[in-house]
Amino acid sequence: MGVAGKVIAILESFAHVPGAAGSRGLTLTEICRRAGLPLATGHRLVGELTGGGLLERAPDGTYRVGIRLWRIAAQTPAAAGLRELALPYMEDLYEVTHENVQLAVLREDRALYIERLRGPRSVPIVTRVGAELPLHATGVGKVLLAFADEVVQDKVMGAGLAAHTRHTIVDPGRLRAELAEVRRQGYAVTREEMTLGSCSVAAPIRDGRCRVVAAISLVARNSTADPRRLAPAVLTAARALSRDVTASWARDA
Amino acid sequence: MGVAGKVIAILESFAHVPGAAGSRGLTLTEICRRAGLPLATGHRLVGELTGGGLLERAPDGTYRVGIRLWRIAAQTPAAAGLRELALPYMEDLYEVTHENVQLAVLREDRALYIERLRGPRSVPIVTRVGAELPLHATGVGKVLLAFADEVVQDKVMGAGLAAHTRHTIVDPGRLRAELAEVRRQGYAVTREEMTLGSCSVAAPIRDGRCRVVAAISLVARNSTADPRRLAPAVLTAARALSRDVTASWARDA
DNA sequence: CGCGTGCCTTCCGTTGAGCGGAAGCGTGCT
DNA sequence: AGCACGCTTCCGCTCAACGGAAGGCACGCG
Repeated sequence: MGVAGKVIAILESFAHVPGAAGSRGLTLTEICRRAGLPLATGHRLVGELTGGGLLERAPDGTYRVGIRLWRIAAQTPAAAGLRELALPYMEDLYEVTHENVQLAVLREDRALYIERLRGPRSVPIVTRVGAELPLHATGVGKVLLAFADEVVQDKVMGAGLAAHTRHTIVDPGRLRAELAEVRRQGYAVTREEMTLGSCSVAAPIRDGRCRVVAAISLVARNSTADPRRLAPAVLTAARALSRDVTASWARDA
Repeated sequence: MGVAGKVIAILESFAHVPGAAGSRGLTLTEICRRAGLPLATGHRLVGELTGGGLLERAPDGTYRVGIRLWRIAAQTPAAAGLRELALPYMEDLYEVTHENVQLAVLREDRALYIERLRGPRSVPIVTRVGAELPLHATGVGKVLLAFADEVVQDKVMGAGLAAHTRHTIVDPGRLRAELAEVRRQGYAVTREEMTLGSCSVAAPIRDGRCRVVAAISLVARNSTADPRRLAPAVLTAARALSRDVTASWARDA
């Protein structure tokens, strides 16, 4: 493994930092443990990355991702482009419902969240921008999975369906039936399958060739919300956004 | 310059990619030009970064920032933490006004935009998330500059005030008077100083020690909006967010 | 106080990873 | 065909990278 690979490993060590928006940094020892590097090597490279601004060191000695890396990454077309298109529609949904609004894309066998809007009174949810959650237990995940090709579906079923709550669907047969229902009715519903107390409704975002490229969802309090009442709003926003995606990506091609 | 430094230079070459949300990638030749690297060296390292997922190569052969880098950077506390806190307040402002809502922080002598909400009917604005704009010509910039220490102020004045439109304040004396007015009234106004057709109102976000740590603004159509009517809403959101910032950062300390 | 633990920080002889000029390839244009 | 552009590959040379070991610092405990 060369230096570039080691730099990548170091940066990747920050990809899964627990805590509210990564507010807790990582010690040099922890970075090296995660990246699989000897301490002296890690110290050397982390020092360079810090000197270059990609990492920053807090007063408590821990390292965090630096603002310069964030600036670079803000130019990611994969995230920023779709986010840019989706934001007004998400704002509409938020304004109408005041529930959490989320946007996710399929990445390998996980749902990658690329945007999230929430208000002060919204039900607390576990997702953070940049987080990846299981496909089988989340609204957006079910949508992405339902319209994914069979390789992905087989992979998810074959890997075992982890129970996140007692309501999580863990039987592959039952999940397949659920996915068929998603395809039939055009949206997905989850009820406390990912987080107790939360339910969600999600709908697919399509491109000009009707491929599902993302999913948008509302996440609400299970005790007060009726997913079926939220579905029309989600579907409406999804359709409008799909038209925008189609137009925008046709312009880009 | 070692490998890590070269990797940093390569990543930095993506920091200023023109076009809507960086949708246009960079050729290997352009990357090497920007990073100051020989083609073969650049090719080698870009290949590794692409193999590691930090960069991605589009079908047209150009390179873009990859989703994995975006995921890592989404954990940046500098951006994500404040953004997370500010988002509900920005949503409130958007909901009330349906104008562009922006959040920026002072970075050296520029305003760095860390979040932006806009709707379909909002006036088109030039800022992108991750972009840096001049302090003297933007609402958030004036706020950040008004409350910055004198070193920053002197630096900005000394560097010359570029005219972005015919309304831009380019006279240091006049800008200093304007900044004094910002401090006196607690918010800043711009009228077509950055972009013809747009005006903005911005207010400071403060931490528990009353230091200004960010600025929040509305950007509206100059022909239809009255900045002074927008000011109370911006100030109200800024005050509420400041309280939240104070509480959250005290909890973190 | 001494000791142990955790988390660094520094050092430096060795060597193989990194280097990049040059040659070659592919594409598009005139 | 020739040219320009943007790569892509090759390979002998060399110095940047390596990382175990030693040492430093802060903290907690007996």
